[in-house]
Amino acid sequence: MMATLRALAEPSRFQIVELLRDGPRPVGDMAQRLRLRQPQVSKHLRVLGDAGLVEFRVDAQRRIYALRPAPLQELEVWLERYRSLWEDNFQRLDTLLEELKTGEKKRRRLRR
Amino acid sequence: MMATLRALAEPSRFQIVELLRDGPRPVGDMAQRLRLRQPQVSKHLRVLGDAGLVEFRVDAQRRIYALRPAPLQELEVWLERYRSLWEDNFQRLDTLLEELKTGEKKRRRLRR
DNA sequence: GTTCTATATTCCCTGACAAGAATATGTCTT
DNA sequence: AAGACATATTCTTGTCAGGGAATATAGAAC
Repeated sequence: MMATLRALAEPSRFQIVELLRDGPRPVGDMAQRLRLRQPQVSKHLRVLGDAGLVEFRVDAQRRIYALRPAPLQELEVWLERYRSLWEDNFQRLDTLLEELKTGEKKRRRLRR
Repeated sequence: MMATLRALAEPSRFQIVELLRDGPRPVGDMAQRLRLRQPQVSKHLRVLGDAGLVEFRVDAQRRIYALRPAPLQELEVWLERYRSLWEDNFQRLDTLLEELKTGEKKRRRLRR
């Protein structure tokens, strides 16, 4: 989780991840698209790999990198624990508006 | 988004955010719980504030910090664009298992 | 007023990290 | 075999961020 955040919190690596969202790519392709030098891309991919965010398959002298969903999934799970921070409020607001419209005053059950 | 990630990608700040998930707290309380020195906590709160992740209200000489949901919400929105990476796969896996079980071989439409 | 409490800010120092350049590794083509 | 191509690694350098200690600010209590 920490490794995931640290890896994503760097602009170039973030861009790489965004690129790979559309599908696997070889290193050179990414370097060209992102206007980065090949060694830097390789180094960033190393970090992303250590964080489990990417994996690659070998194709001759090329390495085709692809996104690994697991860490992003973990991130989402973590975020879900915060969801109530806004979702509950929206729900209460919805409820309130509903009550104002229909004029009903009956008791509501609160979640959690 | 970038600011959010950078802010969260630091262990102490991450811990502060986790603490604030349970509700607003003054600075000293956090410092004590996290075994950090007060100045460092203040500095981290500064960064978190700049990223929009926290806000505070003044209570006498204390400042009560609270989490601001907006940036986390944005993070979730960003993550949703990646959801298909695993959700589709699960769906395909489900489909595959279903086919194996029932022995059906009919054609399936592929998403995207 | 002075003192105590709570928090923020400044300064200095060190460690980490990212870019650049050069080089190494490995595979394909001929 | 040699050379071309794709990628990784090493080394160096400069920058920046975080910790520590001291100090500043501001309000409360006396």
